[in-house]
Amino acid sequence: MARKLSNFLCFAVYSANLAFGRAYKPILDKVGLSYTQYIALVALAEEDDQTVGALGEKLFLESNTLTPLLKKLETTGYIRRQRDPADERQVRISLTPAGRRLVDKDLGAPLVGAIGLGDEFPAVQKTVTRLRDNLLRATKTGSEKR
Amino acid sequence: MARKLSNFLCFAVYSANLAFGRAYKPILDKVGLSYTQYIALVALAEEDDQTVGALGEKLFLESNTLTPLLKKLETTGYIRRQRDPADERQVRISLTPAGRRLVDKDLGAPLVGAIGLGDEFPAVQKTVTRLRDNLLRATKTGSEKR
DNA sequence: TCCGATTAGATCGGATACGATATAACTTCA
DNA sequence: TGAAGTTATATCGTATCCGATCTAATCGGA
Repeated sequence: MARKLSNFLCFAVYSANLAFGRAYKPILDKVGLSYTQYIALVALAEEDDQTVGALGEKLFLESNTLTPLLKKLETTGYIRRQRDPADERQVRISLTPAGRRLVDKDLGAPLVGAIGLGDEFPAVQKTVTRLRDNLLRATKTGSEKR
Repeated sequence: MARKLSNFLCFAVYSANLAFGRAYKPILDKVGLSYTQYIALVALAEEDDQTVGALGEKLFLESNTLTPLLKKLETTGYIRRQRDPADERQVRISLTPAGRRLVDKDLGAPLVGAIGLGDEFPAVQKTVTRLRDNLLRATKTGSEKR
């Protein structure tokens, strides 16, 4: 007999991610953002004027995902994209005042209660992060380019 | 100053989900499956001959996502889709012998070590599941149809 | 200095997610 | 029984992800 789906940690994480997206959706719809776009804004608020590559390292994404997403954020008016004059290959991303204001609103705050973890919250956050880093490290080794 | 990205539980879950997908990718590429397709197969192995709707409840997905995915799994030869004669609206999904064999291989087993949680594994799995259920419940109330 | 190698983004095609809507099959009840 | 309502699945458009590839800019060494 095969293992049960409910015993798969990967499924727990997969479905929890779906759940987060759905919980954020009604909040983000009001400001015209998708879930991923919001996460990118938070990363930009933490450090402004980043290159696409640096932002991608923080988000674990690459230009194939980020470029279209950032273009939409630029159209929406939350960020600016400009080529770095010192190295024209790079594109630097900065928050507009509107983008900064939006992140400062801390739109996710109302969800903390819904998550319902209480004191465990920081511990869970740390553990899931550790799990992610372990997985990424294990995936990376064995497929190195350099 | 805005909160740091690293303190967002939603980002931990989001990026851990990406990490799982990448860790599974080299394994699943060998058998011609995507990550989501594999998860669907595991759900089917747990209970065969389910309707699309029942499978969707387990996976927290609906027909708009499942129908195309299941059609691909059928083409690949891991499942069969057939209208229920008793109620032609329903489509019942069953594993083919090849699909059953594939799930029985427990392809995710080699990753348990890479996850690196040791004894914590079951506790983390439970906590993330609880967090998901809390979020879904909170999202659902306030947008009920009936 | 100049040409090959490297680097940063961008583009493209395939596979999810998801809201909105369509369609066909069942149910209900006047 | 037959029209209205409901249900199960399918289709469509938009937004991620990701591998593969392209292009333009920079770097490095003979």
